[in-house]
Amino acid sequence: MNNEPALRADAKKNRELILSAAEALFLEKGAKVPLEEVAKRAGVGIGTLYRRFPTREALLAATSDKRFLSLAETSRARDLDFTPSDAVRAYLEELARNTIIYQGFAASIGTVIQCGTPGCNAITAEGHRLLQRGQEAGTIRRDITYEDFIYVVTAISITIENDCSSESRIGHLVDLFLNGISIKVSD
Amino acid sequence: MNNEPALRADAKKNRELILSAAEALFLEKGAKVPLEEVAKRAGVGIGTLYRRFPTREALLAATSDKRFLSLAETSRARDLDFTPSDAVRAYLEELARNTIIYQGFAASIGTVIQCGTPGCNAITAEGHRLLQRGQEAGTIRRDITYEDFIYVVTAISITIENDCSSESRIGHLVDLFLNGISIKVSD
DNA sequence: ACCTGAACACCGTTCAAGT
DNA sequence: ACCTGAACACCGTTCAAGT
Repeated sequence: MNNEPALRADAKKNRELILSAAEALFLEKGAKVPLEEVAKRAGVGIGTLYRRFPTREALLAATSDKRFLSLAETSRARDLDFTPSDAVRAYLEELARNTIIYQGFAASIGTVIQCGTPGCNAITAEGHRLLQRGQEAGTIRRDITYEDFIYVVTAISITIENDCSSESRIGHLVDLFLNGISIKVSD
Repeated sequence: MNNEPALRADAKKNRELILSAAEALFLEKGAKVPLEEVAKRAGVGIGTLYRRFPTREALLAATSDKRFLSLAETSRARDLDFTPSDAVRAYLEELARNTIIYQGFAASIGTVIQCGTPGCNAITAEGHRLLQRGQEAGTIRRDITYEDFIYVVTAISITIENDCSSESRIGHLVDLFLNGISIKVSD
């Protein structure tokens, strides 16, 4: 699984410094904060940052990893008392909520989530699991894909960012995705 | 209505040159092409471009204006043989199709469409009209807003951009928005 | 193996000078 | 009134030199 050679002590420490600085600055100034500023706050050279995190997405994935892991775990635990549909609803809402914590994060959540970190993998696996569960239960259409989930989270998060509308709209937008805008007709 | 003083002849000509160059370059290289490159191809100074189009969005709105106008007109003409729902479907599909003509346009379509050009105004008015028509016909939920339309077009367009998936997915994604991912239950 | 930061590239935007 | 483009600001990314 983990076949990267262990980092040297100083490198490991620098990695942690970069992560703390990035997390703080993403929260303060959004996901597009200059990477130079991150390096400066971490007290390392910009080259060191690039060595550990070759892309901004990799850095975003790393600072989000714990949240993603816990989201996936929480979701798995919901099977007991949630219907498949409600579990999907909760998963989408929480993923959207996790996306809007950094201003400007929304546009790249789709890329970030494919970064291969433990948290990203866990979230992806959980999404596939929920989708399959819903389809087997007969409450989710067969032509829905996991990508549809991600697009919808992207759309919702971008919406909230642009509007500066409160988090309260998340529920409404997830509901749109689940139930559609049309009035249901019995047939 | 149009209370801007008429442009001097040379200014008017430069405006046209900038528009043609921008349109061509947006198509070739996407909506994020350097504005300096646009100015160069138009044969004007970069300052002239900024004087006419203070933001990239204003330039995008201007190059899209004719398309937006004709989209709004076509949509209005559909009332005769389309149900309110199908008219919304066609409107959303066409707006999405118009958005993906420039790579990287999707993220800003929401801003661009508020630019106040004739085409932008026409499209906005038409969207509101369709929404109201659908709600009065009882086939569109009352809690849907025009903003929901725009978000969905944004989401769909970003999806297509990221995937390089063919235009054929537009229909599927519009359908998701209209009907939701859930299997309908008669109640 | 790792770190540093100067150096380079690129783009956006303004504004003084000129017509 | 309008045009020009040099100048400035800002950021991303690389890589030679150093530990």
